[in-house]
Amino acid sequence: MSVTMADVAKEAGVDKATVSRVLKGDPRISPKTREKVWEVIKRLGYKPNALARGLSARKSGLVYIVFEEQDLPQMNRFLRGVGRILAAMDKEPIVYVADYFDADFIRSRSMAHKVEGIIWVGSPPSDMDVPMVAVGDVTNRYVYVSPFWSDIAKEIKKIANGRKIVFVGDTKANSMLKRELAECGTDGENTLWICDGSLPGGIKRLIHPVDQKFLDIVNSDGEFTMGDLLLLFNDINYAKALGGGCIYLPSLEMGVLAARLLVNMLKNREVPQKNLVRLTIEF
Amino acid sequence: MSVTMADVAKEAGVDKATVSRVLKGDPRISPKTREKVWEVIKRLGYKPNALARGLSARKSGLVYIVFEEQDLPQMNRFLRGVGRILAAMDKEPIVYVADYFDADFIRSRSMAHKVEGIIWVGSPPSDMDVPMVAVGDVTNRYVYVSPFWSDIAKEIKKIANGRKIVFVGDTKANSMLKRELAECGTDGENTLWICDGSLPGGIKRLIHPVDQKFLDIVNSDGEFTMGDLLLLFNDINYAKALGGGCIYLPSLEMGVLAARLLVNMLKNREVPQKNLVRLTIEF
DNA sequence: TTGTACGCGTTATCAT
DNA sequence: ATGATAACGCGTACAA
Repeated sequence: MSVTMADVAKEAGVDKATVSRVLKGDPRISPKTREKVWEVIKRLGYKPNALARGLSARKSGLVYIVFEEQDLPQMNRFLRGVGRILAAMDKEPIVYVADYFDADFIRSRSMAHKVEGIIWVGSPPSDMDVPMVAVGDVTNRYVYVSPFWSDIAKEIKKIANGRKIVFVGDTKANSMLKRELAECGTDGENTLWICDGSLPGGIKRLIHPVDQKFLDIVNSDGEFTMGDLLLLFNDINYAKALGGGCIYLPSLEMGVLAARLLVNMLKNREVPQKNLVRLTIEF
Repeated sequence: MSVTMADVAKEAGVDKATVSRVLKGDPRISPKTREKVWEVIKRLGYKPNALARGLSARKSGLVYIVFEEQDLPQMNRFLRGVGRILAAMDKEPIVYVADYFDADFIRSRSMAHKVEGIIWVGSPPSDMDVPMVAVGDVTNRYVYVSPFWSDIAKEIKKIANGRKIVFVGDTKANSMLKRELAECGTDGENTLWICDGSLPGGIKRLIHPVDQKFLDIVNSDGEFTMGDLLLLFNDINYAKALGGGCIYLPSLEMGVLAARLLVNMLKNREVPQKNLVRLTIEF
């Protein structure tokens, strides 16, 4: 059995309540008592029991991070960002990844665990009543963090300068960019949209057997040539190998931002509902 | 305030203890009472408070998943695997990613949260006294899950058949494979080891301006030609683009295995200390 | 088969 | 400035 507050109190010759106050930094405790209590705490290696604390305070200190996307290559970065903030606030991130849960599962468990808030990467169900930050989608029900697609669309249009565009990304990136490119007047017909999930063979750069020119083949249902603008989503090595550009999602920053927003909501501070992050493009 | 066990008991006209027993499926409860209690539970939407339960049972239901690696592209898959098992066992995965914690941080928090076990992807400190499964490294202090490097090394040797090998992976994969290749008699001098973390420019496939032959340039400190065997770690698209092979780590399976081992340890079952998973190679 | 009563480790509300 | 005591919600030995 580990050291409890009662053990510390007895050893220090004070009441449990006093130990609790010392721990919270209550200013009404005499310096002498405070010092004594801290000494005992350290000597005994006492760690407050988070469960008991949660039960008493009606706060678990737990935050859910839900990943709905099947494949998010930048998950580590996002989690690093989230973790930095949460760790500083003494909150614990509980991570759920798509495919072994549904919305009801999350709802049920989050209630059982008295979760304080949820960061939901994807499209959260609209009837959750815990503090929620949605990441990736634009929604008017929750505070959200989303890439600034229209901004990058304009930049792409400028770079393409009339050339055919070949874009390889996930389902969401493709559809968002498609919409925004149309919005700023780029002909969708002139663009080839490829879902990297549907690329079992990948893109290969081959040399033509007859005229010795480069030929890029895309999974046998599309074809493009060296003159086209090839853009890949979030995969810099692959992009460089193919001589294309990389649209880069600032995942770590998004994690930091999402966690900050949530923490502020938990403190009952006002937070902006719309939060757009800038995408960058790199060749 | 949410519905508690006392609410259910009062509504059903029984004692809290009876509700508790119904919840655990205690066979000594009369079918009639059982039915009545379940009806009320559902009607009121009662969810047991996991904190109170944990406090009473001295079990939090929390498991830490620690990722020490700075960049693990297969993290989603691993977590999916872990999650499948843990969810079925009513355990919650708390995820920590390197760079905002150290071993003491983990130790301290895990004590506070009465964590039941830890899955540590990397090299866990040797003095943790919670049930632990180490993933990736071979260690004799803990139960571990690790890739079967020597196996794949033999396969690579056979495929290379004397050719020069160029291997692009992370620090650990490189060093493990290097050792195993040496073990089975392949000349290390003849292999080029590249860390993908140190590949800001990536690998590009260029055509030589004079003789029109392919030339692959690696980050300006190494060079290889089409005759070499190019192998990439865990990056199938990139590998296909470069015409190389991909050494594939079965991340999801490793997650499942690690979680299974941990769960069995928590049930005080005997588990094997060494657990090797097979790597595959794909062109 | 079911109820009573206490313990789990904190925090919060009164007292003193 | 500090102590005593009552919650917090659940599990469980002990009674009945």
